[in-house]
Amino acid sequence: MTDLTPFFSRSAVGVARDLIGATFTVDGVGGIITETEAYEPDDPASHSFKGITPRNRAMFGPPAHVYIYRSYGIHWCVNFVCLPGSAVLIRALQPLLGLETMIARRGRSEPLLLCAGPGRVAQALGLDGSMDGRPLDQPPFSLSLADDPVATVAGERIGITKAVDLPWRFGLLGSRHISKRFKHPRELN
DNA sequence: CTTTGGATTGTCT
DNA sequence: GACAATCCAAAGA
Repeated sequence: MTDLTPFFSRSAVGVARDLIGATFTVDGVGGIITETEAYEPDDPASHSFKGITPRNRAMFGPPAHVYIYRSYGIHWCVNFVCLPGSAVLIRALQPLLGLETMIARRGRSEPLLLCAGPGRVAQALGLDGSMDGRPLDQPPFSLSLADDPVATVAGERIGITKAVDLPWRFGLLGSRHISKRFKHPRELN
């Protein structure tokens, strides 16, 4: 794996777009990133908006590390940290490696639901708060960026109540391995 | 296929 | 005390 720090040392919007098509695994379990969302420091929807707190401190740490938080008291969600206060939420994968492990962890086998949604991604990959703040370019993580250009779409972010109009959600064009269909997909590239 | 409501708890005001 | 970057089952169309 190459040094990921340069790739992540920029605003989250560009990183979120460029992560589509990359392959992400944890202990060899994972797949192709099909959906992401960007969160920026001056973004009212971002956990970092009101400054550093015990929960979000990883978002202000070095780039190319993970920020993992608990959602709705039940689920875990995984982000990749970019410049301080910015991060990319990993919202969905196309399962590729370690399918049996993912099925066992999820307790369900429907291929299209294994990793379609941020909570499902964390559950399938076995991630929780104990991994918060750890470096992405070291085991158990592996991240390989796409070799070739990837057809990508953008749209509004999901599940937030602030800054709802920003088109900072990105997806793999035509993929069904996403959490929800893009209402008005805007094609990029 | 789409919509709705409940679960559940850490975090911040 | 209110709310949350969600998921799931159940009910409706």
